[in-house]
Amino acid sequence: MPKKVPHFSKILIAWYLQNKRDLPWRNTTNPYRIWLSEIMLQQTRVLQGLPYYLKFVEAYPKVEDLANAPEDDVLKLWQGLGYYSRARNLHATAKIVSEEMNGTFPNNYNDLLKLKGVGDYTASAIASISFNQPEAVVDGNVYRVLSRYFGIPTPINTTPGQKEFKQLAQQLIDKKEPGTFNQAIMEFGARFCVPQSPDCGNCIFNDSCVAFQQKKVTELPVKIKAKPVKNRFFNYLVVLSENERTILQQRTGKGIWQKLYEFPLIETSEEINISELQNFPQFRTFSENLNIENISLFNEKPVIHKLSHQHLNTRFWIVETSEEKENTVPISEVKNYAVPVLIADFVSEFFENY
DNA sequence: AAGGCGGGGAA
DNA sequence: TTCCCAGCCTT
Repeated sequence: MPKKVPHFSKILIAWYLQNKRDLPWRNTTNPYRIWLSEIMLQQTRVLQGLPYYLKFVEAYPKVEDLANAPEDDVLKLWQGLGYYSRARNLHATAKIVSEEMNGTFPNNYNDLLKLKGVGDYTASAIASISFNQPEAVVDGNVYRVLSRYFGIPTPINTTPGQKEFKQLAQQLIDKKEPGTFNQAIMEFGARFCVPQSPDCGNCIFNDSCVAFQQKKVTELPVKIKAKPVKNRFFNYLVVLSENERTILQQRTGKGIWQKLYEFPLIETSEEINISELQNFPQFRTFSENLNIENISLFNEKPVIHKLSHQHLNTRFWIVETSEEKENTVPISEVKNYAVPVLIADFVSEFFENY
């Protein structure tokens, strides 16, 4: 512990009570709703997650409602929020809580941690906010606030860093109102001690903040740099049959977008032309029981869909067919499937008249 | 310990 | 462009 700061939590909470945003999950301690909000906000900004939270609470007011929903419905409602394993784990955990725990969430850190999709942060958040347990959360905001305030240069995305900051947060937490303390330090990081150009001149802590005193605010927190992103090349085969049907497939196995739907996909190592496309074994399989009348390229210039760890250089090939194949879906129903944003954007542009 | 996993907002 | 967001899981 770098220094004794007996008033840290008092000052922080006082700031929070004056400056906190009025968010729907702050008007409840219901563990189902707290859990739902915390899962949604993992690696996700409040303003991005908020509309999804409202949709989910309306569609599934109780954990039993979520548990009884088809997985496809849950994924469809989650569409656009990203990190879809969160939605799959959310649904699986709802079933466990509903069917094996009598609809009652665990009321302590250790048992919460056993739930799918619930890690150290989320278990601490639920334990403190719903059950008043003194469990400190450490999210991206907490790393930033503590590394600056105490001038700690330990890289935050390493095991020693995680341990050090967790221990420090645990020492600082207000044991009388742990939930309020946790939300206060996160809100302070999100709204005041921001990553770029924080307003240190007007900060409530600028007389004791080590980073400010030593002019190291821009250097903290320290984070090991991520590896460069990989380029991938996607060729989607958009079937357009005479009677306005197309083909959708569900993604299985590992990798991105598990259990979401997309058009038949041929991934290549580089950009290809139409004759190269037709020579791929996957294309031959695809076209076996299909009566293809014409193939055209929708976008000459690839759409570059950017994920945090890969760039998807994507071209859509329009495959007009005169016969109906099995496993086709009416184009008018495509909008009912959970699809990646990359597909949703294409669909809304190309199928807007269907 | 390292890598994979989305999408979007802000500077 | 780059950074990073109320992180977690698998290998």
